This record gives sequence, C-alpha cells and structure tokens, in this order.
Amino acid sequence: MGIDWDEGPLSQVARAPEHAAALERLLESGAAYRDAATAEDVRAWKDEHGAGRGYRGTPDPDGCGAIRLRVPDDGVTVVKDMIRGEVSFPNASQDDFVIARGDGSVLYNFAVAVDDADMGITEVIRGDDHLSNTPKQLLVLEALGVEPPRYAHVPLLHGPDGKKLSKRHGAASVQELRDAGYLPEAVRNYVALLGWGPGDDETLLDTAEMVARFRPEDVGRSSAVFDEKKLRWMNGRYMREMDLDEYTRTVARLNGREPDDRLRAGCGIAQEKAQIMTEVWPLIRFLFEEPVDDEKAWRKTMKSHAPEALTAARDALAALDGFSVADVESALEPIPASMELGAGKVYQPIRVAITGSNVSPGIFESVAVLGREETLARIDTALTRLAANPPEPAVPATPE
RNA sequence: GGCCCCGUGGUGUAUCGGUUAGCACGCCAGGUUUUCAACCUGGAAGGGCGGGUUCAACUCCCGCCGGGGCUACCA
Repeated sequence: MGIDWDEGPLSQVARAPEHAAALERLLESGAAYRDAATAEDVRAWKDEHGAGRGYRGTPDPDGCGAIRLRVPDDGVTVVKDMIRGEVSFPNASQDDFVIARGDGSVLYNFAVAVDDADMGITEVIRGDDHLSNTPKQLLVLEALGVEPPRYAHVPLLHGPDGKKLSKRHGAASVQELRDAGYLPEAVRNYVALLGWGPGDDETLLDTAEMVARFRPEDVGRSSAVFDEKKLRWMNGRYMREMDLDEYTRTVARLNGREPDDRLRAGCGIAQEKAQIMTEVWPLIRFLFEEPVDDEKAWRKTMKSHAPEALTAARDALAALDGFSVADVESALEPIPASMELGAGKVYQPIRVAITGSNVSPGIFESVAVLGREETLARIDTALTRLAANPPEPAVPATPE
C-alpha cells in the first residue's frame, strides 16, 4: 500500500519520461489536444456559452499551444470518497483543462494523476481543498485507462477568522508550534480531535490509543477552527505528566542551555506551573540571572512591613544547617504567625527580593534551589534598597 | 459568476427519529491557596431560518441564508 502525502517531495520529483509518454499517448488517441487559446479567449468563450459551461477548445491546426484534456460533454465524474461518500461533478461544467504548457511541461492535476498511477498509489488522503481537483485527476486516469486510487478528503483547519489556516494566522505549521513550546504528542492529540472523535467522551488520548481507535469513516465533514486555548490546556496536561529528564532536555534545547542539575532542579519546581515549554524559562531564569527589574511588582509588594519580614526571613534562613525545601519551610513557615502578618505579606516580599517578580514557583522551593548564599545576598540587596527608599505604609495614614 | 463541500453553545465534538441535547476548552461565580498555575464546586451559553414527511425531528426531504473550497499554460 502506498500513501500519497500530497505536496510532499515526491510530487516534486521530476518524472519527465513518464509524463512525456503519457502526454504522447493522450495526444495520439485524441483524448488530449493542443489549443492555442489564451486566457482571454477562454473568458470570451465563457461569456458566450455561459459561466456554467466548461470550456471546450478546438485543436490548433499548427499543433501549437497548451495541451488540454478532452472532457466529455455529458455524464458526471463521481469521486468515491471514504469520508464524504459519492460526490458527483457534472462533466459539462468542467473545462477542458490544461494538462501541459505549450513547452510540454506538465501541470499539477496531470502530474499527480500520472505519478499516482506510476507509483501504484492505492490510498490518497489529503485536505478537503483538493476535493474539487479530484474529478480532474480522475478524468486523466480514465483517459489513461488506469484504475484510480481510493480517496479520503479530510476537513480543513481554519483560523479564528474562518479562513483556511495559513501563515498569517501565526503558528500554522508544526515547526512553529514546536518552536512555540508545544509538545508533539499534545499537538497530535489536539489535532486528531478536530474532525474526529473517539466516539465516547475521552479527550486525552495517547498516540497508540488514537491509532487503535481511528477509523477513516469516523472523520467529520465540517472544517474546524483551530483553538489555541484548548491546545494550551492540553499541552499543559502533557507537560505535567512528562518525565523530568526529558522535560529538562526540552527546556534546555528551547533556551540554548545545557540540561545540567540546576536546570533540572528548576524544571522540577516549575513543571506544575507551565502550559507550554516556552513559559518555563521565565519562571526559573532567576536561578541563573539577576532578579528581573519589575518596578510594579516591587511597589505592589514592598510595603512598610517588608523590611521586618525580610529581616526575619533572612535571620531564620541564615541559622539553618541544611537548605532543603523542608529546611527552608521549617524556617519560614513560623514567621507569619509570629509577626501577626498574613502569609502572603511575608512570602511575597521574599519572592520579589529573589526573583524580582510576583510570579514564580513555590517560595520554599524557589529559595531552596536558589541556595543559601544567593538568597541571603538578594535579600540583603533588597533590604538596602528598602532602607534607601522607604516604602509607603501598607495602610495609608488617615488624615485628621 | 460557475462547480463542489459544510452548518449542534464562543470553540471542538457526542447523540443521528422519541434524551432534562452529553463531554471538553474557554468564560462567570465560589472554594482551596505563599504569587501564578493547578485543583474542587456551581453557573451562563446550543440544534441558522422557513416549509414539508411523521404520532414524534437536531436527527429524513426541499428551499433559503450563512461559512468554506476550487475555479491559472500554480501546487
């Protein structure tokens, strides 16, 4: 069995001898003819015969012009499609279409038909946009006396604007999706569910399951809109179940780094928080770089209670023997109550001090992975900055 | 314009003559919570329209409307 992947490299391969031979046969049998008509001539012909009538040319006496296939005036060409059933195209409205240019170079609808025949293609699965091209290919095959392959036209993917998905919709190719941080198995799962359902309410299906359950006749007929929100969600599900080493390697590859222990530790504490792979690095870059400069986060978090909270945290961390997540938690956890502050009032300043941001992995984990030395240094830096620029009171002083 | 395909909530789908029209994403509200995310609970939201056929239609037929594809001496 052969599969025509459509527009793949094989259809680009020059098969000149086969094409030339097929052309020759068709010309000799009268199934095709040379026609010197120009595009304008064809238009004029249509104006005269009606738009619904397919163009019919006349053989050029000098044997010049493009080569057209002779299409019957009556009857229909029916495409027996595995997904859409039998679709009939009236021959009368089909043009005697050009199969080769004046110089003998062949055109797509002729080339694929000949190539499919040559290569013994038995199944053609491709996008719905080729459904209307199929009768042309069938006509070529018929003229050649070749048994046609079986066809299946799958629905097209549309962008949010309802048009067929293309470059201008952004991430439209699998490569772009990969670069954007989507996992192959998530994309596979998501795309499979557009236009095909397993029959029950299952949403998360791994590739083996899909292969086992897939049946061409279960494919839907209507085009689907590509919804990146759902892909994001699904990708997040796959990311959370991913093996940490593989996860680390992927993050490393995407950010041009080495999958070392520190990166692995960072991935370990960020794995539950990201939905696409490119979101991981922003969450853990503080482990490798200085805290980000986020003035808004600073002002929002560093209120008047911040210096005391940071000092208490600093002292507690400095007194620790070990520096595991459990150690850090045991040191930090009692502080809010002892200071009569909400937990967030204590933890957020620490978060901003070590990462610069309001968003990061869990605070105990972040501190533990950053390490004692760097954590203390960053808290000190924050304390110094706070001393130089005293924060506003958390509760504005009431006038009078 | 012509030929062809498609039409269940915002999105993807299930059901395919009789259902309280199911599920998922998203959205809204609440819960949990050290941020964000995750997670839990609840909620709003659907058969394009008009005719038939039928005891009964989202499901069948016709028309319309809407969307899409093709319509090159492109692939």
